[in-house]
Amino acid sequence: MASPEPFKAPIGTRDILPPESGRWTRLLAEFAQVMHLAGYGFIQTPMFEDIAVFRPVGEGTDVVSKEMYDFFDKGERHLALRPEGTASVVRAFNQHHPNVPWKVWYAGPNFRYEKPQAGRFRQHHQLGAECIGVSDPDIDVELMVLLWDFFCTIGLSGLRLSINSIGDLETRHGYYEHLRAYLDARRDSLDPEDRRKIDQHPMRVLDSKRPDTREAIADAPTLLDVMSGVSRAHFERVRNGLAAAGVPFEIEPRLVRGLDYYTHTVFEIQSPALESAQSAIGGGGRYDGLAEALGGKAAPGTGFAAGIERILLACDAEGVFAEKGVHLDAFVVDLGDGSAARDVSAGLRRAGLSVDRAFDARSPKAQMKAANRSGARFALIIGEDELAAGMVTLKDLRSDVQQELVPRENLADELRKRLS
RNA sequence: GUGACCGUAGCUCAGCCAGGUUAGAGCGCCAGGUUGUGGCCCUGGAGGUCGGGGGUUCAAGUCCCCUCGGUCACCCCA
Repeated sequence: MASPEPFKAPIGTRDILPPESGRWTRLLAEFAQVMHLAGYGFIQTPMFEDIAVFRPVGEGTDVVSKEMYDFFDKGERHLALRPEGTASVVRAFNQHHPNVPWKVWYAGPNFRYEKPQAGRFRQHHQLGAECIGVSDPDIDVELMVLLWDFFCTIGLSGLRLSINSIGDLETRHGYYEHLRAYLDARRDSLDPEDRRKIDQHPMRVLDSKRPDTREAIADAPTLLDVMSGVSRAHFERVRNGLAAAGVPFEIEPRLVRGLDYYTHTVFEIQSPALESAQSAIGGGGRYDGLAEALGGKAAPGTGFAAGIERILLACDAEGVFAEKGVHLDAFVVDLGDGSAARDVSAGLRRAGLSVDRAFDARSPKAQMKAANRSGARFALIIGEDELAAGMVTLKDLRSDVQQELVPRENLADELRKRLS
């Protein structure tokens, strides 16, 4: 043994193997289709960035302050594995100056140094989409509808869409003073952890799940009460749009979200089917100040991200989007030295059929077992007799139909005939 | 980072609480029954440093400590 202990995947990461991985590729394909129909192009950004790219996510947020995987490279550059997708996309927007509206979708891993638990990993994967350069509230609606429809496409139901508006910066500053005064007056009854948030980001106190805090702030003023006319109109247009699309939603005045760059619309989709504490399978919002915060020209933006692991967990809980067995058209059983299997499988693949075969000249019985296990529709048996006659024995593995001899040269056509 | 529970074959687990001959089962895998035929059945086989290290003991999978890993919860988030 080369090493006394076999290596394991690092804590909080996991291997996604077949057949489970088949769901991932199907999920990605479905998502790509949904986004394609709405004019979004695929974008891939690096998995690591200059750490400063993620600063606007929020110095006071856990994602930035304690969960970042950061490191110095050999050139002393301070880099970080991306903890979320939006900042990178906006950085790319600033760098390349594409025409607006710039509509892109992405899929890939994010990294957060957290303690793993149900639906939470150190490397997790998200699907997401962003539209940069559009202030129109209709784009907020478009994105929410797309995400909602995507979830419906894969079979999820009973989801809950919560929306809120956290207003523009002016509105929020005014509200912060108001809210701080309210919270200060109740400081003593708040949980110590929450007390610390009052100065940094008072709205996040509203989001607290701690019982003490919840009780103390039951009648806290909401931002919706003091919102500016512009914000109010934006939010109203969003609500009307969702209603027109037939997407059910609820207004959740306490919904804040953990990232600092949001303005106006924020939303979250939860799956009540998930028993675990992490029921949010997707979320997003508008981030009108982010491009500028990253050193670019001011540009409005909206987007969402959804966690693949959690989506799949929700699918399991609802019993939808199940794993599919591998599909093969045929499996070649070669009773000789394997040359026939080699040549026939290569030929059929070139003809567009999915074909596998056995190796190592195993016994007929073993090869038939392998054929059965492969999930192939037909076994193609080639022994001495077939070889001499230029034929192939074709056996339907999914029914008890009598096996038959077909000419080797017409094999692809004969198979296709029986597969259709 | 804090807390709780759990690590025995590829997988799911029994054995631990009352330490004591070669550590078991089901499924999976391999081979044979069927000298060229899968799925059902029968028979046999391979596969385990009982997560790792230390301690107690004549003796540790079993008791104690540490450590690593897993699971779940808090915080926070997808």
